[in-house]
Amino acid sequence: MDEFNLGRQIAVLARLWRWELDNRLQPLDLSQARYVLLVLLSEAHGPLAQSDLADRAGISGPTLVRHLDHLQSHGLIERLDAPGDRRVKHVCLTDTGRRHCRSAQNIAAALREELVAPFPPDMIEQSQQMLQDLKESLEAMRNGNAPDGNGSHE
Amino acid sequence: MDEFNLGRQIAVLARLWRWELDNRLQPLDLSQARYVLLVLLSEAHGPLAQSDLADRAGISGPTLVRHLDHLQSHGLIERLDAPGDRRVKHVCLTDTGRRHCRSAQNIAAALREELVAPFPPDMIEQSQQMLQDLKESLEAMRNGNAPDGNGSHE
DNA sequence: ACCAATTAATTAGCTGCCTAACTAAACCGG
DNA sequence: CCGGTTTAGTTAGGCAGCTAATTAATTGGT
Repeated sequence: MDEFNLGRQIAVLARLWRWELDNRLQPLDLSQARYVLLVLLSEAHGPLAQSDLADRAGISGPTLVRHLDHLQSHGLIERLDAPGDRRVKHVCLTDTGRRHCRSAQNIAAALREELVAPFPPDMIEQSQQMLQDLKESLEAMRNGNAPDGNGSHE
Repeated sequence: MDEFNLGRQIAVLARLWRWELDNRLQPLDLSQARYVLLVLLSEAHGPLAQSDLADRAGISGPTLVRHLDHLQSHGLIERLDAPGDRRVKHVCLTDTGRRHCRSAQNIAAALREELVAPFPPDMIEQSQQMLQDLKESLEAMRNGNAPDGNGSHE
């Protein structure tokens, strides 16, 4: 086994997975990136501010804006002025958006099942836990944590 | 745990990892993407054709060309006409390229160690095996394998 | 020997991600 | 109340990946 890899392995896997899902979502005029946003919106019961949505999706504000522009122009979401704070816009699903979201979820779930079927559930769960922990370590690094040496000299 | 995730989890993790490594490689004027190419070249003892290198890196030809242009203009690699086939160009490291590669490998290895330290080695290995298998499933799909239903009616 | 199909590298142009810079609105301290 | 800082959304521009199309060279069939 590539004793050397991991980082690259994850990168390559992410690209392949995205490629396959993008392909399967194409008939719905969706991509993996836009599909995720629909799911997050449908899971949040009620509208979300854009900044909140970007946070949950783990993407930057500008990236979100482009996806929302697309989704809005295709009638899957709406941007509504939030009452009480004229800076924020609330994003919500239209009926079409909700329908497309459900279809896309089925497609994505089918792919996940296909891929994950060969592995015992506890192995999957263990690996997912590790991925989650890795993610949190990297987020900590990004927010300026030097794990070694002198922490916080102000 | 996100019983729903995996695909997204991997995508987010890949982005975070790349971001961190890119940051640490910045002083060397390298990125994760270009660093990988240097490593592959140094591991192949002798020059590689571009198509071969793209294959090993798991990226497309055009993506490779852009990285090579950059590396070449910074004096880290050379493109030499291959003897016997005037279509192919052989890519090889310069001395500077070899030096930068070694430094970058140390940086990448340090990051990997930091991240992987909290986990028992057999758990890491097991997860890597799973990632490898997932990758192979996706590659099989991409090459037209429909794993369910009626296989090969042609 | 020659024309067709393939292969290597490149160019052009798309998506998705990012940071930096900008605008408008809200918050906050004097 | 008024100016400085922060926050939400956007615009501009860069990197990394991709496919499609182009050009040059090789291979192969007749």
